[in-house]
Amino acid sequence: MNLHHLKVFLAVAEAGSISAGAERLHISQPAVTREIRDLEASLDLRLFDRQPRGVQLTEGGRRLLDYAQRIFNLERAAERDLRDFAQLGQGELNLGASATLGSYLLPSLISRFRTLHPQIFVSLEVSNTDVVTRQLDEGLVSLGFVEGPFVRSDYAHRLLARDALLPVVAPHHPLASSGRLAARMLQRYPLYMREPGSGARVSIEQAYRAHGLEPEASMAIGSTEALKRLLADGQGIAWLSQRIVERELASGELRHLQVQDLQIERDLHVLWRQGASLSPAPAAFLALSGATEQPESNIKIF
Amino acid sequence: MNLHHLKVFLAVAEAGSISAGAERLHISQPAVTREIRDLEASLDLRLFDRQPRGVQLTEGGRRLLDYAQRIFNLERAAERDLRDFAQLGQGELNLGASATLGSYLLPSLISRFRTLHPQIFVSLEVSNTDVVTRQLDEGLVSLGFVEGPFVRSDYAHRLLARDALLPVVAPHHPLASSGRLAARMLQRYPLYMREPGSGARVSIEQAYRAHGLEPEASMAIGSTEALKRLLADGQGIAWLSQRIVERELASGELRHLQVQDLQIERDLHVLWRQGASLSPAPAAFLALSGATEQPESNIKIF
DNA sequence: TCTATTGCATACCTTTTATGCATGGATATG
DNA sequence: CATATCCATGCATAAAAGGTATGCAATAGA
Repeated sequence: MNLHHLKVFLAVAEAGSISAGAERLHISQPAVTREIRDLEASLDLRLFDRQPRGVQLTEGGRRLLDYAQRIFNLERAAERDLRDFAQLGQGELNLGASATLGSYLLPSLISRFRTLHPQIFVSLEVSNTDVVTRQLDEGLVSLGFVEGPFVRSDYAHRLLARDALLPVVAPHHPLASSGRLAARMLQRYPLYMREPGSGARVSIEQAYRAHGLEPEASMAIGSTEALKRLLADGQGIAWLSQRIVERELASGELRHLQVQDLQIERDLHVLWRQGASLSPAPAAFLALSGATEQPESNIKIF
Repeated sequence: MNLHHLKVFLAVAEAGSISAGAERLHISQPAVTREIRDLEASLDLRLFDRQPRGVQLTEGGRRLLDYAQRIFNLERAAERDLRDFAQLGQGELNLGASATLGSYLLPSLISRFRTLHPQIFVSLEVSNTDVVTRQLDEGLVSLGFVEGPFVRSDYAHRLLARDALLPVVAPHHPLASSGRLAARMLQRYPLYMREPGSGARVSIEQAYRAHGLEPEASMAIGSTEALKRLLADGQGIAWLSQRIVERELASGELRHLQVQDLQIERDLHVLWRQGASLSPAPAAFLALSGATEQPESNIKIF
């Protein structure tokens, strides 16, 4: 028995005659006659009684019919399900993002995505670069959005944008009104940074060291919002994403220090598992994100 | 998609590589490569990620695998069933049973059956009510023996017996010698139950709730024997089939609590697929089991 | 670092299977 | 008894499944 035989059998059983079954299958009647004969031979069991006005299922044929119906119902269900999945009618999208991206880029993207594909269940977990890569490794998320350095060879990646980190202080900080500064002046004041594992922290440390400065973190905070609030003590300096502090700078809650000889920029990337093809939902989200094919060129500031 | 593609897909998915799948199918590796490529093209969906040491299912592939397994399980079941039907008396008998029935009723029945029909190959898989009904749906077993509630309209069924669940504890348990008890006293001690999906668990939960008690499972164990051994810690209470604890109660290894206001009984049923007439072997076994025609009357305690 | 091995893909050819067409035989219907 | 209906068979063709040879890439092992 093979399942092609069975499909022919089902058509005949449901149509009530070999010729009607053939018509339903869009093949010739003799072809069907032969398939049925072969099937009966392979099972060593007569499936139909041939009668003048058609054929009639035997007891064994009725048994087989039940199985055939269930098998081809499953086949149809599988096809429908997979087609839905491929065309984003179902499925899920699990995202991991570090703080800046999770708070400032992804919400609007997710909102657009949900408008386009309302059936897809979307989750977003905001953490830091280290955690995001781990989530990727473990398959907990299918796309990771990170703002810091990562092991390029371990992940497929695209550049999303370039983002500047600005040194900011409270308005009553000693340096708040001091025009242009040299980077070494910053060392007189406490440096507030995100926790180890954060992309921002790595970027800041690398930039300081490149200038011969030693970044001495006097605090390590797991949240950018908490960092901003901490600056209110009037002593600390923090390097924060321009996007994140935009509103506070405009309103005067924070001041942007003009440091002449130290600019910190970092690339914002989207990552996924090397060698793993993306499911339809993540692939669609990636396309929506506007990530650029060539990591080095065509930089777009979001 | 056609079901030949799907058969090749299943072999590859289960074997873990295209070449291993080809070997399993006794065809060449390039033939399999092409079948998989064609299947992926027809679904417009990547099913495997090609990796250095083989292939790995994608998310879409995992979805398809589930259907493929069910479809070919059904195919095998159909062939088995028809073969048994065609060669009367020469078939096989595949049984599924939940724990109590599998351990305490079926062994003696099977032994009698084998004496009467030594040429029939008998298999028995012991699991829980949920699994048994799934096995019935997929044609993996022809009769299912369950001890818990099931969807009556989905299966043909007969009542086998009624079974009491007894609350038992270790001999040195605080309640072990305390004569008659109220049900609420039980709540002071941890309740040990089978895993979700087990019929016994459902019965216990229903009975507790009917008495306004909240059954708080402090553990979920997949085996009744393991449950018994756990009781030895002297703290837990478990509701176990009278049949199962008969020997331990007689020997004093376990004690039966006299709970005045809470009795738990459940029906033991044999099920088969609705609308399917049974092959000779299962029919003979059913007759041997002494199952009663009318589910409500003529109850026999085994 | 070089080599052998493993595993997938591609090109090209062969075999098997499915299908079509022509036709014949059986049976019920009017 | 003619006719319509339906299944079976013989022979030819198209489609599919399968095979062999070979290449390429990545890894493991020496």
